[in-house]
Amino acid sequence: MQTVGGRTSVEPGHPRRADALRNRERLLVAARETFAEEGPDASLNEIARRAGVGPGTLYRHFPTRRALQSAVLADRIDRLRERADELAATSPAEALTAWLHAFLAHARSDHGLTGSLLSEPLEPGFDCHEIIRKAATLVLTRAQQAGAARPDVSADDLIRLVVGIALSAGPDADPGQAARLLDLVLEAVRTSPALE
Amino acid sequence: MQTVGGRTSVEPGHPRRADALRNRERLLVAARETFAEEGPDASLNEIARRAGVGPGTLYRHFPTRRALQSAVLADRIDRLRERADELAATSPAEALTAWLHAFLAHARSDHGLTGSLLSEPLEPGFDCHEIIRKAATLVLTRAQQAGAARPDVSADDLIRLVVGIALSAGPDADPGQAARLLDLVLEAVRTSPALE
DNA sequence: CGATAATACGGAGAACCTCTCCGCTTGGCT
DNA sequence: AGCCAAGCGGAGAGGTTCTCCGTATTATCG
Repeated sequence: MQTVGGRTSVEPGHPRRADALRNRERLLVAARETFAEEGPDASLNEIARRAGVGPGTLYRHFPTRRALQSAVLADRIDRLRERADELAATSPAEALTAWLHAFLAHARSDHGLTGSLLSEPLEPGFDCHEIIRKAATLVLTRAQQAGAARPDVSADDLIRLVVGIALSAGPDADPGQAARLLDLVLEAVRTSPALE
Repeated sequence: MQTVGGRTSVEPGHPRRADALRNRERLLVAARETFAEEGPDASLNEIARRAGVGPGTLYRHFPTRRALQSAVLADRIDRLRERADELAATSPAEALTAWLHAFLAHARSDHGLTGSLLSEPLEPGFDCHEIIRKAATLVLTRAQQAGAARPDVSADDLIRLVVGIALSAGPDADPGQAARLLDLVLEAVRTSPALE
């Protein structure tokens, strides 16, 4: 635990005044609720209204929609990182399977928030991209070292595949199908590429 | 060739007046261009303007954005159906691979139009869903009968996987990665599920 | 070849959304 | 207490979706 969120430390660039910090938090709460209810295209006006602040305040804290989405996602995704740590206790192969299923469940549950962020280039500098990539890398490299995953697959590949499944089989679709598709993919990931 | 688009036949439900038909065609042309340039979220106003008609006319012909997208996609997708027919001359395994790669290229090229339609439930009644499913089924069942594809995979599964890859590795991303991911998936599709 | 009725057009306009700008308030510091 | 930078909020410009209804056009029939 390193207090990633930074509740105690004073990051540079973050608001210094108490009200600014409070508003930031309110906005995040409102955004989390609203995105959950109405999907990633929810009205930013509405979010500001729910948070009890003006639109200007929202845009000062989060200049773009994606910045807000990313911030909302950041702490949800932090749980996936923790899960990756926990799974280090199990066998590499099981850990890989379990974590990817957890990731899939997450990606499917948030109305495409994860997808709408990750479908665009996995640019560095975005908190949540970094977190996910780190977690995926952790689980994957362990599996690769144990020979439970082919070495020519990257963490990015895995993320893309899972996000793709989550996106194409949206939250309304059959959850069983999504899980089945992931299992199919996992089979390929386990297969050695040498066996042509 | 069965004149699927129905240029000659008079479908019920389609406009009877000459100007209506002409406007419908103009709208489709304008929509095709505009979606290609600006993606699936392009302004419908702009499309109407380009077509030289009022917004009301656009909405009468295509009540929703998706209806317009679906209509635009329909004839593009018809080419994929033709491709499936052509590939019937090659080996079942090759046909499967080649067609899925063609589908992937298509899905990646149209600025997410295919994705934005297919990511939502593959509801019947939508022209383009039907067409794609038919083409995929054609290629897949032949491969399955030849033992070149596991029997527990459905055409829907394949469509979802390809669309997912196209969505998560957007048109800006590395094309090589998308192809590689598809190859990975294809490996799993070829593998017999009995070999647990 | 008109006349008539059904059909389709078009654009004004209501409601909404994103995003900016700037006068005013408030919190932190001395 | 008093100053002043940091932060707030909401009016408003510009764009979008979608509707409604008076007007124009087309097919059809006498």
